[in-house]
Amino acid sequence: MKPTLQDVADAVGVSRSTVSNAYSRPDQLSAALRTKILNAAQRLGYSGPNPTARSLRRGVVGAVGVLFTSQLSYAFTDPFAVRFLTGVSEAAERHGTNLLLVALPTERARVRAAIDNAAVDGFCVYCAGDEDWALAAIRDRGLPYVTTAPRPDAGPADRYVGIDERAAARSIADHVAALGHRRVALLGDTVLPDAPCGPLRLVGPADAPHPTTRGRLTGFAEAFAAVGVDWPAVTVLNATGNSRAAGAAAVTAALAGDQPPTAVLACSDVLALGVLDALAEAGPRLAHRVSVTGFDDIAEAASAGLTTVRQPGEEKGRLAATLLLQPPADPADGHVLLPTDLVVRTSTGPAPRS
Amino acid sequence: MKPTLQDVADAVGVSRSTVSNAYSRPDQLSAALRTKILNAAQRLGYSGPNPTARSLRRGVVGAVGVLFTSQLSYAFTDPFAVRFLTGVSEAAERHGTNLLLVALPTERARVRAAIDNAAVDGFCVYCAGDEDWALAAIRDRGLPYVTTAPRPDAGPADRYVGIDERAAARSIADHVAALGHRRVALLGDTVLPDAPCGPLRLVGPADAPHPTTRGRLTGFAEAFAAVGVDWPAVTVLNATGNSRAAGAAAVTAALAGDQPPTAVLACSDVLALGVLDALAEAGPRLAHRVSVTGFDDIAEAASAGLTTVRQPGEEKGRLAATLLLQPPADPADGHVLLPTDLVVRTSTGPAPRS
DNA sequence: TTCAGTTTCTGGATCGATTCAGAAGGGATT
DNA sequence: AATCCCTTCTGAATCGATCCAGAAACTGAA
Repeated sequence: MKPTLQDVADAVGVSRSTVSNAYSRPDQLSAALRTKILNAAQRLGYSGPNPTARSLRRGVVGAVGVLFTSQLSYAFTDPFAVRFLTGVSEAAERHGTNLLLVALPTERARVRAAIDNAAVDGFCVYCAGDEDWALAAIRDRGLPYVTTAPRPDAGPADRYVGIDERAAARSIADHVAALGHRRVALLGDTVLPDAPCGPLRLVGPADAPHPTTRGRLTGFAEAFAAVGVDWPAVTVLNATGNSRAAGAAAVTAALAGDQPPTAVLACSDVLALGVLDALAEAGPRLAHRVSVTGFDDIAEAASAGLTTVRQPGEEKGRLAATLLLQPPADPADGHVLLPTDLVVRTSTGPAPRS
Repeated sequence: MKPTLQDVADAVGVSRSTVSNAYSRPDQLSAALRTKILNAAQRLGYSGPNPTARSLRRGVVGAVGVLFTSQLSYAFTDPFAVRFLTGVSEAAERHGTNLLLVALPTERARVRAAIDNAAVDGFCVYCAGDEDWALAAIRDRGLPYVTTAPRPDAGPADRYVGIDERAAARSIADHVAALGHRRVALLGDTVLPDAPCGPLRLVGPADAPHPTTRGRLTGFAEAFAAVGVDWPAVTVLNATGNSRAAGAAAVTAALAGDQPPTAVLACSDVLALGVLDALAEAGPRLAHRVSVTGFDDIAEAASAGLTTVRQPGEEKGRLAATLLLQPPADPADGHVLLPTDLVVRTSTGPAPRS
């Protein structure tokens, strides 16, 4: 068996406490004894205090959980999620804290277990809309957490770092509207739960249960309403997943119709790239004639010439982790809305004259 | 304070053991008592056994560490690393195991501490060439580990899942050689430690300390030697980092010379994309006239038309985690070399007639 | 020399669970 | 009624450290 503190203590002929101090409080013993202990430890093959035992006794784990909804493997396919994670890891690194990746199980029953079994001091919750049960479990465990969006059920002590989804969406839709587009389609991932791929009837953008999607659709709607295009006149397209393929699939039928939209506004860059794929596929009749916008400004957006809204992904992660690891004195500072930028590229252009 | 097992036991009037069993061995008590206990727990706000205490007692943590060299934030910028991580997370998920991301500190002294403090049952080590100290620490801790490349100091019990770097590199270099290219440049990240950006003198490919780079350069060299282009005739370019920008920077001077290479073979797709950037920048004299190859086949490679060698990233991660979590009975099965494929796209073409 | 003040080290309590041998009670069997 | 076997529950030991009050030894000043 691996040696323990006690074994080292016995070998040197000192007490367990002293060996412990040799590792975690060098000022509590003489330098000579300390090196003697460290040498003995080396000789015995003792590799330092057991992290688990230390955590138990100290009451602190030294790790933060990053909670991603759905499969972890899925999270990594979303470039924006990766950027968020990058930021979190940077901040955690600075704090000497480890990162525990936690995937939110799809079955409700296992959510609580997943949260309860994670050995962490707190959670960064990457919001995707279906994290309510997880948040309840985190709260029940009494752990601190930070979300990536303000939440309706948030108390004043809840911390988050997000963006103004509505305003950001509105800014890009304003741009599209200013280009003269009036026959437009809005594309989102899982706009309604279990909805099929393709066109969808929504009474209003507020129908979308997912807060991020709702915020963005609302912003889009406002911009078009302002130029006289009311809600019933805009098409809502539902993608069954946040992927290029899903985006392409959702838009294909609409493009094939005899009254295709002149602009498609997607709720994410990945979906928008899918729209571009579908356009390329559809042939010269439409390619480069339908304006397309995304959201997030992921790396591929630039090379694809996609007009989009940039939100600072790494910064979001960095701030979330920092908010978690060193909570601001004033709770009001725990609510952060980051700025966004409209990035106009080549995927948007004037609406064709009808 | 949060209630403990004991508090719940006291509330119900049973022993601590019974409450413990209610959670982890339901068959050890009557269903009635169990629900009574669970109800009491709920009422008291007890959210299940403390994961740390459980780990300590059980001697098992329920998490695997994924060790990335350099900054974690850096790891995420490498699409291939992300794919590897995706695979690892898939396998871990299936095993109900958590993932602890560990960044290898740059200072040697802190490497051991980082390893020793990680509460994990084993490590997946994403090899980048500078992980020797970390591996030593892992071995000293007596933890199992899997690497992503065979290692020179490996014992028969060491597990790894890699590719035949040399053969894979040779396959793509053969392709370039067959196209008639004779004035070629090889581009790698940190070919020699602390080497400056740009051309480098190497006695031979074996001089590169980083095993992956060494393997690839060796394969490249073999292919060209086979067509009469011996080592001194090939240019080696050093990039100071595995990024597009570093790749572009490393190749720029060489392209500007009066005898630019007709083909550049990079050790990674990211570097190769940088070369394409540099070519685009260099103007029409060279663009589309210099052949470029990458390595890995990341997502961007396809859209950039980059000829490259595909290696199965997710599969690598999945296998690495599986090898760690359920070691094969026969140690020989712990050594896996995955197949690679030459993917020819538009970035390579016949050498211009001189 | 004595006493206060440091520095250095020790012992025991504790963190919150799991585990296992065994006690207690209830049936069924003979 | 005695025996044996289950099922259900308990108690004490244990995992491997940290922490704190206090003992022991040493230092310097009066």
